[in-house]
Amino acid sequence: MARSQPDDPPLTEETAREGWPEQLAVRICWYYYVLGLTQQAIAEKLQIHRVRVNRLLAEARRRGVVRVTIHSKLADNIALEHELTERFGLEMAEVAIGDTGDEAQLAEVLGQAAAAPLAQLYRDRMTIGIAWGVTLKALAQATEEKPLKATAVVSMLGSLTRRSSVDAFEATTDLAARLHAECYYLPGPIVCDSEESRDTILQQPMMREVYRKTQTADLALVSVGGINSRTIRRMGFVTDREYREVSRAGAVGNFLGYYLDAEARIVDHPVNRRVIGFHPREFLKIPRRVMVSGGPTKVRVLHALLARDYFTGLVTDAATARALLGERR
Amino acid sequence: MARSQPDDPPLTEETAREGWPEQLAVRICWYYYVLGLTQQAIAEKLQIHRVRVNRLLAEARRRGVVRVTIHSKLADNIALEHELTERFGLEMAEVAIGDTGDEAQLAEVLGQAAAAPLAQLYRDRMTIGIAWGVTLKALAQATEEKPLKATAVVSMLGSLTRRSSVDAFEATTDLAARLHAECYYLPGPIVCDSEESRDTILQQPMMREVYRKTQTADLALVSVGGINSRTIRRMGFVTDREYREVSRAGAVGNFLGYYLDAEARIVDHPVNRRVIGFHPREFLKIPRRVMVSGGPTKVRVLHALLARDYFTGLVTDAATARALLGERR
DNA sequence: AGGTTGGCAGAACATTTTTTCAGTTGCAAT
DNA sequence: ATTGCAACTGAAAAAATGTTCTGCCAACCT
Repeated sequence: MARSQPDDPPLTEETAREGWPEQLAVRICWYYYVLGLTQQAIAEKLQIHRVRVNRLLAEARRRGVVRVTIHSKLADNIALEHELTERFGLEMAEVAIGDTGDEAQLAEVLGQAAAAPLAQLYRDRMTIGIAWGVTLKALAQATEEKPLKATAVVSMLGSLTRRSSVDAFEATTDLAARLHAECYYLPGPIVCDSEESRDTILQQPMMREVYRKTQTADLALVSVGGINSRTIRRMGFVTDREYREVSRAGAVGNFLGYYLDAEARIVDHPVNRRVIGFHPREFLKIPRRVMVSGGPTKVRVLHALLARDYFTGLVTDAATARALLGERR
Repeated sequence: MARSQPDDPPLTEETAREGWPEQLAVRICWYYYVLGLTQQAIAEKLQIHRVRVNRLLAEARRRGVVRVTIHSKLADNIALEHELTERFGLEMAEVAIGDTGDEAQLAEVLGQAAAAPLAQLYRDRMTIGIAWGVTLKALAQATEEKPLKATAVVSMLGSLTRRSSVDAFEATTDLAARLHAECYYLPGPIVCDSEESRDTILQQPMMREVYRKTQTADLALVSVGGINSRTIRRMGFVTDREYREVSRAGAVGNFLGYYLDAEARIVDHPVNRRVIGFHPREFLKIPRRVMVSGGPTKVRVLHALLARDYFTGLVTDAATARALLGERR
């Protein structure tokens, strides 16, 4: 609820150290913060120089005699954001509010939360790579219309469904529409039936073109699947047996179609050689990479990826943020 | 220990009221107070106008989202001073630190505490009326040398001892010396043996001269005796019987030699007609009147006098201040 | 529909705060 | 006693903050 500044000095009675006119300083602080007098007025009242008032105020703050607390449940989130950016070297972190604890709603909440800060990153002549998933779909739908020039939105993964590519690329299509951008898809399944067909498909000129386009992306918007996430399995791309095997091999989640272990390595399993998706190695070359994801099942894989600087931005919920930071609760 | 601002708004979830971008405001507060960014920098980061940042900060403070606390035992004293000035319409109040609870030391502590702030009031060509007592003696001794021109220090009471006037006027003499001022005494006992001799003594030309001088005082420094204070009784001016009588008549303390009741009226008793001292009525004509006193026995009479605007300044200890303000502890 | 009102955004201005810098003073070691 | 160091002071400049005023927009009323 209340959050005090993290850089609280070690006030181990440093406050009581000699040689500092605490009496005077406290009086000044009182007049300044409680009564709201100006430093000028205080200086006159106390018959001292204005600058001295200023310096004693600064010193009082430094020593923690004066403390500012922010009284709002929202303050914790901002604190978490700050810790995330520091800890994982991010440019930007957003901890969504309205985290109901209901994982079904989480994707919606995160998408909404991500929309506004991301909108600031969209620019003319930009290529935006995007993955799919309910979270990114929500993100696209929550994005305000922002007409851009010569901008492209490119899907970084193959299609999810067998039937049609419409649903699967919804996020791509939707975002492209809102940014008045060109839209490109990877016209194949996310996971093929065999390594050979994957290679064949990747050889297609159209495929290569889109893939190349993706490599020049300026911004990537991605999400991640927890190991238990059945989104891919449900679609029948991966059998239960394969799933069990890959789990046993140490997989903790799925990123861009690939099953990764706790060190963010691609698990050595045939299923990972049938993926049509942007390779994580390539992904790292994109200058801005924003992950939008949250929930208990995603924590391990998210942590693995974050620890290896996979992202420059993160949008998540408070519980996940705390888990990522290794906090208790 | 910690003191928060008194004008805390009633934050009965006013904070959660609609139509106010709390999310944004809290974020701004965080950046401003915790990270220490400037309003300008925050505005740029958040892509909003600088003025808006400023206004949201102000609003956050107003609503109590942001609170400032002063973390020091000294802060309470400053708070008490402020309440005293407000409650009793004082120009100045000083609550001394170092209140050990030992009443013997209290006079010393108060005298020391009073010295510095009072020193600011001393001016050239000033006439300073002063009473006596251990407190004012301590005050005089704690006063730094400050050479003034054409200044007079005048005793407002008769002498305390029978033997010599040296001790009794110590405060007067001492203060005069430190201010390089002329020194005047009321050359008679504080309480005479009879009403007639009081009148006789007051008729003395020397007496009248000093008394007149006192009437033109610009500043008066006084103390007060609690009803139990035996300073006067010990000296034998007032008999135990008289003391009991005057107590029964409602006296709660002694001010300028006179026994006063809880309404600050001079108790109707012969002993009060034998006093050689400045009359309270005259006293009120002095523009600046500072009371230096404290201790449980003084509270009632102090309160009576303060309630009738007898003083423009007060120096006391924290316990007495709280008692005067009607606080519990 | 047209006016009215209230609230908010932003520009310009005023004030306050902070920093910088140069000089001073007190203190300690020589 | 002298010299060097360090901390402190206040003046001035620079930066930041706070305020006022104007105009816009939207909601509301007639």
